Amino acid sequence: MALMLKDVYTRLLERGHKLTPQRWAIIAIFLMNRGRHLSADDVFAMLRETHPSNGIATVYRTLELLEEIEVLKKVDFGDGRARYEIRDDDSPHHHHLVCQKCGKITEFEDDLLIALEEAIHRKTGFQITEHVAKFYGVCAECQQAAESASG
Amino acid sequence: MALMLKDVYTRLLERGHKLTPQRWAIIAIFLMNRGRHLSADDVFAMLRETHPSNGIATVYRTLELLEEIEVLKKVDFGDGRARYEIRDDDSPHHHHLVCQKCGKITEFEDDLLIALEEAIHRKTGFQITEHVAKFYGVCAECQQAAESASG
DNA sequence: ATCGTTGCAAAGTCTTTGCATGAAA
DNA sequence: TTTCATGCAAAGACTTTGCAACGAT
Repeated sequence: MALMLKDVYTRLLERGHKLTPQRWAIIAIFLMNRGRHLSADDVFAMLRETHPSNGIATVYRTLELLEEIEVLKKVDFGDGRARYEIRDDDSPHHHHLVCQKCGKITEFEDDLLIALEEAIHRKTGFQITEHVAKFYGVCAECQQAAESASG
Repeated sequence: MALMLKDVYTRLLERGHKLTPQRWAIIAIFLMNRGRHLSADDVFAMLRETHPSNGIATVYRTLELLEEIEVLKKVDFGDGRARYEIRDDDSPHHHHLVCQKCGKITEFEDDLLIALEEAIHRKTGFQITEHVAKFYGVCAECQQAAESASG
């Protein structure tokens, strides 16, 4: 099931947190931007459009909270800032394809790494909790753009 | 072939760089710590033992330079600081296993991700240049320590 | 003698924190 | 009314940069 506002509300209350307008707004931003990977500053900029008085500290604190209650997942694409995506049961296992030309991030579903996890555990005894796989390169659109530009 | 001081020296001169004592010392630190993943601060601390007057800025600049000439590879384990490892032809393709208890980083050689790269390219058209895979969990030693501690 | 390199300190970026005010429950 | 959340500004962590002095070639 896709994550909805009601679910987030429930999780907040369960753990004794309050649903403030600021949190409401930040959650809404993520729900309206499914599939995107927003940095604190992205969220802050979007938030400012409707809540101009909101501070960046609240954004950071809210992102941390939403990660804690497993609404968001923190991802790191090595660009020096943390990004967040919705933790949605609909797309449980995916890797990220990062286009080095346009910066677009695509998701790719696959379970091949589970086999790899098993191999690692068998060979090394390492007990894996989580894995992260990222692929860097050029997306199909940017390749086409480059081709038509060069002739 | 394992990377040696001579190779680094050659690459430096080829591109018009100088081999200063500071650079020499930093390269030596990496050559003497093959398999480790050192942060700028790690290097700085080790460097201070022999070169107390050396500044951290030089460390950062040298790491950047060594990455440029493909002697080092920058890796990011999500702990808020960049780490560097030797780019050695001897262990070309490996993933990192990060122990969440003791912080130890182990390398694991495997080519399974190349198959995955091909699948991604076939399905999405994405042209992959590089991939990064990291596995987080608990290493065998920490598991044993936990077992013997609890009973 | 040149021209790249160093060390220092200042600045930059992202993120966290202290504290008094404010507001959800 | 209680308790948690907010906004602001200051501080923190890591990294980069400007600049004058320095040193490898």
